[in-house]
Amino acid sequence: MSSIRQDNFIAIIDCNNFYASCERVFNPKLNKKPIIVLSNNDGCVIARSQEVKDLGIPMGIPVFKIRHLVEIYDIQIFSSNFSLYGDISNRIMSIIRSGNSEIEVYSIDEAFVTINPRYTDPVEYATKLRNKIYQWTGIPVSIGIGKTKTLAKVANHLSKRGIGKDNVCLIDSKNDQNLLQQVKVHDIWGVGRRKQKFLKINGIYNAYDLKLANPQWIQKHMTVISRHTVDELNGIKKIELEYENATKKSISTSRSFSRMISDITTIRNAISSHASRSAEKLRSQDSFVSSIGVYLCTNRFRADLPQYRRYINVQLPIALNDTSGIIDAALEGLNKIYKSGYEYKKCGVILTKLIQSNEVQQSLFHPRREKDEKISKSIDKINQAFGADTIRYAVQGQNESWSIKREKLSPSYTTNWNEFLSVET
DNA sequence: TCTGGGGTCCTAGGACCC
DNA sequence: TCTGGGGTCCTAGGACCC
Repeated sequence: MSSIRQDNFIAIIDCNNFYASCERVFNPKLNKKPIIVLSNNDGCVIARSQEVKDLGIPMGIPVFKIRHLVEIYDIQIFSSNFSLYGDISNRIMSIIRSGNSEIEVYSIDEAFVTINPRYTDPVEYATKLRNKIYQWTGIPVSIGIGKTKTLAKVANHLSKRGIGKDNVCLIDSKNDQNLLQQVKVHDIWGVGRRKQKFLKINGIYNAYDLKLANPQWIQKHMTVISRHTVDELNGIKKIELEYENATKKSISTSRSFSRMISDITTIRNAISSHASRSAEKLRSQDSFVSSIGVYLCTNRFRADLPQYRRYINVQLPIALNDTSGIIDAALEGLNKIYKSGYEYKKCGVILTKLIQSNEVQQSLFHPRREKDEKISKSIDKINQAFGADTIRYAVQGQNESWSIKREKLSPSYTTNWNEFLSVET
């Protein structure tokens, strides 16, 4: 069995320009027009349609730096609408899952599958899947296929450059030299800026060079992860698919403020809200937390202002999952790191050392907070039924002067009853 | 004026112990 | 003044991903 599996092909299905494509699905007037989608606070470009990529506008650039291009090319701008993107993503994942049980949802717009051997022609399987996803959702996808996740990712990269056919590209032992030589090391999954630099210094420029590199040498001078990359380029599986419903090992919630904030009262509101949201996420995967991190930082782009950033971990005597206990611990951390006299731009809460509820130990000195746990669960139910933050804690504050700007939001076509498309005749 | 958010994994180095 | 060495455990921070 395992020897058969070792030999199966892996595919990655990757949505093209996903957020921009989602905006187009319900607004066909946007077809062929340049589109960008912005981060929270309408700050940075986090998604671009092909037209925008062709203009050379990079990922992550702050929108104020490209105002002139927006004018000239009539670029359509959207605030990010994650409830819409999440809903379309779920539909696409269901389509993939219906034909293949071994699926890893890798991100909102990507999934790996182990191609079932009953599909004797992987390219044909992938082409049919791609067409089906487009017909059923309107989202175009590209599919890369290889013996390992890394090779599938490389093939996917090539498919977006028009190599292969119909946005499907397969790498196997017959064509890999030719294809890998066309891929720069920086375009390999797991090779970032720093590793790229090291590899180039050592004469390794493309994916084929890296395939031929000595794995022991790579591990000694880089990391074990990089060694796995070399093995995977050679068709040896080192990175397994992670199947559904893996519980998270850390949970974080953070936001930049829409303006600079100095007073601790407002920051306490923000930290309490992040702690509360983190606690909800924690309960939704049935976990408890035993260490709570809090951080606070000034605007690193404002060289003219004094800078300050700090992170602190608060160890809990007993694992918790109730909102009030988690807020209390987060505020305790905040008190230790807050310094007056700075203009703050961002803060956040990170829950680490998570354990599953059935592993929580009883303690004589710190009895479980069963009453608080029950209250939190009741609040979750109410908020799920009537909308987020229907019930919230007083310390989260009333006015959200610190919270985000979303001035270019598209309607929630699929998830909000009030915003369904209506057809006028 | 205006610069995202949420993850995973690895490693160097400190703390501590014998 | 001189001032071991090896092991484990933990954590902050970096690199990378989407």
